Amino acid sequence: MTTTPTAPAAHPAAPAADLARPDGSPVRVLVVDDETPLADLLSMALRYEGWQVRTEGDGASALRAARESRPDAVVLDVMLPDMDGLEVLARLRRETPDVPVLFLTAKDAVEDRIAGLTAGGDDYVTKPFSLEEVVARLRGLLRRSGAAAVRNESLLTVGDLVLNEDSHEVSRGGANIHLTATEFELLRYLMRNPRRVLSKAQILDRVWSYDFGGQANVVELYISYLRRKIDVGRPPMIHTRRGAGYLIKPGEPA
Amino acid sequence: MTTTPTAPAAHPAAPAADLARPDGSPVRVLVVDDETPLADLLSMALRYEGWQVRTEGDGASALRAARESRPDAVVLDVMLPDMDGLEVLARLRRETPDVPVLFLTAKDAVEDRIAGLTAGGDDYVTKPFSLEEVVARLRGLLRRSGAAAVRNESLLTVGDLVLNEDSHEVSRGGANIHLTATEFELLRYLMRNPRRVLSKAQILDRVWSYDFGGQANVVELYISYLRRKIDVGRPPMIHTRRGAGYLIKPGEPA
DNA sequence: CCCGATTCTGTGAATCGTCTGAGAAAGCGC
DNA sequence: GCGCTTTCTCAGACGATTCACAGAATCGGG
Repeated sequence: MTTTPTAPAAHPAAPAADLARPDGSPVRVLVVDDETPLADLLSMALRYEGWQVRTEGDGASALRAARESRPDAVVLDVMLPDMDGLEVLARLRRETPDVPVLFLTAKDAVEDRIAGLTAGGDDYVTKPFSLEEVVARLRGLLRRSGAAAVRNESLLTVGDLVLNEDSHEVSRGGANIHLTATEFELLRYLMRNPRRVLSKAQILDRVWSYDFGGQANVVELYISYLRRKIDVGRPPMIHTRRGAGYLIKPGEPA
Repeated sequence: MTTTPTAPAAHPAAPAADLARPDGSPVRVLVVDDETPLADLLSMALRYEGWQVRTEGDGASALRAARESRPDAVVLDVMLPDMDGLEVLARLRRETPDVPVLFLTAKDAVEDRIAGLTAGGDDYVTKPFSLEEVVARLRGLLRRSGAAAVRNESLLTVGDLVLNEDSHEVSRGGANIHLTATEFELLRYLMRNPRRVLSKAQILDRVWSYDFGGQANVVELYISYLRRKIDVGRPPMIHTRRGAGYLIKPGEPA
């Protein structure tokens, strides 16, 4: 279906190509979802990471695609028109035993039986998700699968600010800082794009779920929260670019 | 609702490659089960441990596979379409005399027969099992068989908390702590992934049986039990990451 | 230096996630 | 078979989190 070659970079966040295959070629991701708009949204976000994305809309095509293109990771909607997630997974495993899978599932489906889905090294996110979350999870899977090179410890560092994606811990200058889930995702997004202005719209699109319908100034609000927690009484790292957005960079030691 | 394993978060167990063959090559496991979904589930979990897995669906193929690939351990369903467990075992022993075997058996299977099967140092688990349990038993077999090099003495340690996988003993700061079976498995899973956030869904998938159909808040409940036993009146080691999951790490000495 | 536009932040309310007690049911040892 | 243990459901309580709203503060262009 929507096959595409690499198409890294656009304007927003610059995807550090910190994950690549051992031979240096781009990571290949297969997205399987029958909701076209969603699949497009996803593939755009993943391409932006510098990954090569291919999307399919049903289980049968997905399996064919997996056989052909040998992806490094698969993003799989558990609700497909032709077969259910478990079946696709089982068959996928027969094709490509070690490929890590990120499942997309409705929030209330979780109860019934994601069982076994995450048994291996896999993971899942519930709809509606934020792109940040999907990308983060996918990076986690890729990192751990070893399909992709690089073992960066999942630590994000900007100046003396450190964010650990595994333990969800954040510290500045050694001092631990407690963040709520939303604050954490916002900071992670900023830190993945240091010294780069991110508009409120971009932030909203990335950090909040794709179906968020609220006021745009939640972003301002959360920036405010973050500043209180990480910039209080020190050289500030979060900066406002009036009319443009926000950016994070190491605080100049006054 | 109180049950949502929301924000699945982080990653599954870290596959410590702490078991390897003397030459450093990966451990090879043969899984023999005719229920394909179950075999897939198992192989996924075992691969995630860093082991090399091959699956077969009947006794004849299993024997052929054993002859060819000389596995370091075998996971064997005692109910196979073509021959029964005893027969497969006997013939297996003729091929590869020393390979340890982990039997999978229905709960109500006749006790004494199993007893006969496991006479030689083998082990078994009853269906439905939890992945943690299978992995743990298999590790035990591998360690004892000496096929794989031993590293860690089967002691898990996080701070002053020590868990002995062989004796099932747990102590904190030297004081012994009694845990029930479920509490033990949960703690073991946490301790095998220190400083890493594990979502309720992941925990459910790993620690509870694959056919568990209950409420996701059993996880909360058992976390609560564990805390009473290991975190009472000391720097807590089990931490909640709201909206993400739980993690264990050494308690800061206040 | 003034003014409108933009950003910041306090308040408060609704919602969400987690913890825990009580007790039913199932399991186990003797 | 009987009592004790363990597992698990249910539901209430509580605290944390998210977010809207609105007024205050700040900025930058003229």
